Amino acid sequence: MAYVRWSHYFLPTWKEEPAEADLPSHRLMLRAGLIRPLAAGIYTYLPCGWRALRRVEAVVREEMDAIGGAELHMPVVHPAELWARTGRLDDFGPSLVRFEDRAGREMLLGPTHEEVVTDLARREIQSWRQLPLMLYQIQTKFRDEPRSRGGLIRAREFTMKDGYSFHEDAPDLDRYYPEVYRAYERIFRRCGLSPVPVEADPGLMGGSGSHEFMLAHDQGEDTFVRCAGCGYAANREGAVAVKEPDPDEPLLPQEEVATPNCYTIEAVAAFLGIPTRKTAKAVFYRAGKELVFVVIRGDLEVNEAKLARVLGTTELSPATEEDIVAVGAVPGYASPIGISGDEVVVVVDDSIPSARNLVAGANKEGFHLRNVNFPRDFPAQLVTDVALARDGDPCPRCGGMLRVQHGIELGHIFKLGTKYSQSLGATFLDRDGQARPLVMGCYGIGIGRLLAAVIESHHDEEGIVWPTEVAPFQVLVTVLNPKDGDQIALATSVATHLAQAGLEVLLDDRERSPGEKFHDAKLVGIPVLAVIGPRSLRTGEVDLERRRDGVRNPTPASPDSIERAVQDLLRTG
RNA sequence: CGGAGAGUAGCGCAGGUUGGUCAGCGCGCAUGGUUCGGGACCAUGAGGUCGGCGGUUCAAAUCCGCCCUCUCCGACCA
Repeated sequence: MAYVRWSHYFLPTWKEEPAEADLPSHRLMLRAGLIRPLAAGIYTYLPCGWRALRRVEAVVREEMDAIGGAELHMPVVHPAELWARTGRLDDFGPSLVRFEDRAGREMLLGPTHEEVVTDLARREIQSWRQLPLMLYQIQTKFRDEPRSRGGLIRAREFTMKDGYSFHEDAPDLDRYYPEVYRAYERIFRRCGLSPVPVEADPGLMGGSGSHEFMLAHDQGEDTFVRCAGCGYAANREGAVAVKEPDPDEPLLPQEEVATPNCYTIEAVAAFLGIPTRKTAKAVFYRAGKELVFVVIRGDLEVNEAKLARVLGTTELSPATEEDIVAVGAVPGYASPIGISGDEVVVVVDDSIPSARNLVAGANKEGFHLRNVNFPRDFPAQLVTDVALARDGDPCPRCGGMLRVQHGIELGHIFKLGTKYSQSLGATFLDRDGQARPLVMGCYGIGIGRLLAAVIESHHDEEGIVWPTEVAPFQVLVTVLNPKDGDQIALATSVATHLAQAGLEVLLDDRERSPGEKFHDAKLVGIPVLAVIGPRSLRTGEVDLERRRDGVRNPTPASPDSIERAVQDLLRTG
């Protein structure tokens, strides 16, 4: 293996901060010459960025192979008809890029590959003897996200490792799923990351069990809750929090009270001098044709994901004023008491039944009702938990305190069950000769996002600090004056020797001032820097510097001692 | 899709309100020279349809209209 000469490589660095980047990983990937934007959420990987990406891929491949995965490669372009059969053509909505081929066939750019892999399994898997099976790929996906941001953290075109396992029955999936879980933990640890595994909402993917691996990060695109006490962690969409009931008190008779200009819960509570949790808040949504009237304790917020799930819908949007008026409610003073219409569904959050003598709207401009109680005063079609867990709420497992955190979703694993195999007719014959649908799991990791997350977690003021395992090169050999024949001779012999020892070596032989080369070295973040300058020729020593902590060791300039010292630094750095 | 902001040389920006020596600055780039252990210096030089289209005007980077693109916040998101 040969070393790479920077003067003949393509590693363009930027001295100045790009104006258009906010996240450290995004800024550094641009500055350190790893990526360049082509359009919103669409990036070119430059050679050094591509090398780093391949290092991450190598880790993922090793761990996937270790749990019996077989790598394959599926198409980017899918026939829309296949997606129509699972119903996801509509479910995915506008983030699915669709087009017609020249024959007028509807096609799309694959945002994920459940349909394609299940179709493959349908054709090829006939017998229980072929199971279990784990197939995976590392491949480009495209999702026309309404909002791409943060560089590779949330791109529209992105590289993903997606794996799919096939099983005879649910118990076999249950047995295998933890193996994938542990493989994921190993992958992230090798990349220098410690994401929190959280219980997740399977969402559009369907299925019964699901975990997301969330890297805690203030600017993360996702939100989850975690209990410091017992380790309970869940995606915010699925998180459950304990709602402490009010002390029991006798139910008082309803009475009307004037509350002029009180259009919000806060205003009503302040006006009447009561805490917000002694009010009932009315929130309206439209779900297709139906109007949904949610009643929830005034201090809580509606969790729209939970609501959509209990309603069994994917189309949930806030209702308009006209919608609200149409069912006999008064915006700002809406009440569950006295509304009407066949197409209204009243959903009562489970915070309401245990609450006593609440203040609710009177469906009359300027008035509220005191002492409203459920179910005494109004009916509901559904009573269930639709509240958003809050920071500081009690943990459902141990009663400790939940913390809300932002995070970057690095991976997501699902027990899909038979959702896709059933809709696509992917069956096999079991030991008794019975046709049964394949039981599936699916497992994703955003590779580009993972790379960005590595940088997000491993950088300092001056640049990237690559963990050795995913560094694009392990050693940077910098020749301070490449025009000096003795320096370049020493440097090339060191670089050659290190490369022959199996290390990936970048030789900075550019004719630049030393300061500039040192700064670029920090920026690009290769774990070990070997400096060869006039001093080396004088003293017979090469300076080895570890990027992580700046520790410098003068090392005798013989190739063997340098290799030993470099290996030492890599092991500890 | 809603809110906010931005598009002037490869990058970072000034100029714009008051239309007219207004095509500018720093970095970078090219050439020559001096430097060479933590973003050196001198000299010379190249590089821009001022995002696009249309309008107002004797005259538009500057004023008006429409459109495009990008960024951030929100909605959304395997």
